[in-house]
Amino acid sequence: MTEEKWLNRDELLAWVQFVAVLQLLPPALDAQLDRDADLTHFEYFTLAMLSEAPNRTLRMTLLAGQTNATLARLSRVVSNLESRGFAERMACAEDRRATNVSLTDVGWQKVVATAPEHVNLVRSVVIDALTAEEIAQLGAISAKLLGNLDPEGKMAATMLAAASGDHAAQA
Amino acid sequence: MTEEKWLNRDELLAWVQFVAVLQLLPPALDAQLDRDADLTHFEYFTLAMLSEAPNRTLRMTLLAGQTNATLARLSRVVSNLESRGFAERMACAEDRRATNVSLTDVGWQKVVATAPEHVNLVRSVVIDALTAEEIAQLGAISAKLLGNLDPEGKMAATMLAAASGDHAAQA
DNA sequence: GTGGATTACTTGTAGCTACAAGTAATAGTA
DNA sequence: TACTATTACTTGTAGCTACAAGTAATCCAC
Repeated sequence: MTEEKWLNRDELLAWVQFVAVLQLLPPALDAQLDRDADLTHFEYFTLAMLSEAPNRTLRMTLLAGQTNATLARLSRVVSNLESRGFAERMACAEDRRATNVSLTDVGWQKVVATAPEHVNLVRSVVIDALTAEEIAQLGAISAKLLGNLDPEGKMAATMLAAASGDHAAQA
Repeated sequence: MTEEKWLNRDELLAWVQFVAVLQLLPPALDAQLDRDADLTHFEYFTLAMLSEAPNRTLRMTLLAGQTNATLARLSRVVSNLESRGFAERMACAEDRRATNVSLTDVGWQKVVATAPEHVNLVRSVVIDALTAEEIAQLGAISAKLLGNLDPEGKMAATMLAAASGDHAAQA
């Protein structure tokens, strides 16, 4: 039943350190964005995904995949973004069950205004702390983990394709 | 002001994939523990840290450091654990401002009962998905990031020292 | 040894997330 | 063409976290 296969010393050390990163990094991202732009990281990421989408518009379900969120979570966040004028919902012509979300001009400006500072943080905390080789390793490791975390590849696949997007959607 | 230094293609790709892991892995840990043991990952980790401490007891501030939490957060979580009989607060003799938390016998049993399944999950999602080399890389990268996220080393230092602890505290 | 910082927590309040249940539209089947 | 199942969201409710403010004890100067 419970296979008694513990972690060895190296595995445990790596895991504990990784867990610390999992606990500390997201709050660090949230803190910077909240302070500088009154956005959570999830909100920022959502806006960024929209900014890259064709016509700056996506169906809720697709956007949920790209942001790794449940539809329930995304629904509330979009309502919030809508109330602040950054996004708007529109009925979907092809499928009347679906709703499209698009970035407003104000939302676009918000992303453009917010991205540089955020990229600076990502650089200073993550990218510039690592060598090019380590960045490649981190990407490869993350991709492997995503294989287990997101078996259907809802997120990974889309992102890999979109990785050559424009500047405003960076980070 | 805002140095316009964007992420290049490789950096962006690695970052986006890493962000996906940051978003998906913690919920996966929480889901398993909630299902199998009615614990959040943070609660489990807290109990595990206590189980390793000398005398299974720690001061709140120290425990907060080891779990990467604010005192405010830890305080509520400990209250919860206390109400479920897993931990108990005790006045600190040396410093009457401080409070010690210790694991009860029930709490110890809980950790012992919960650890195997949890380790299995960590193995199946993370450890077994990577080569030994990649695990070492992940540890090294995490350590570097922690240098920026936790400059005082409140967590990292303690953990490195404790990495040779006993089984029940694994993962 | 008195007064002002600092430390060690605790708690009020607001906001976010998760789970579960609910609604509406479409697809599939007989 | 009905009937069921599935898909695409939305929303009620509970619980967790963060920020800020509050309390109590200790430290540090003078």
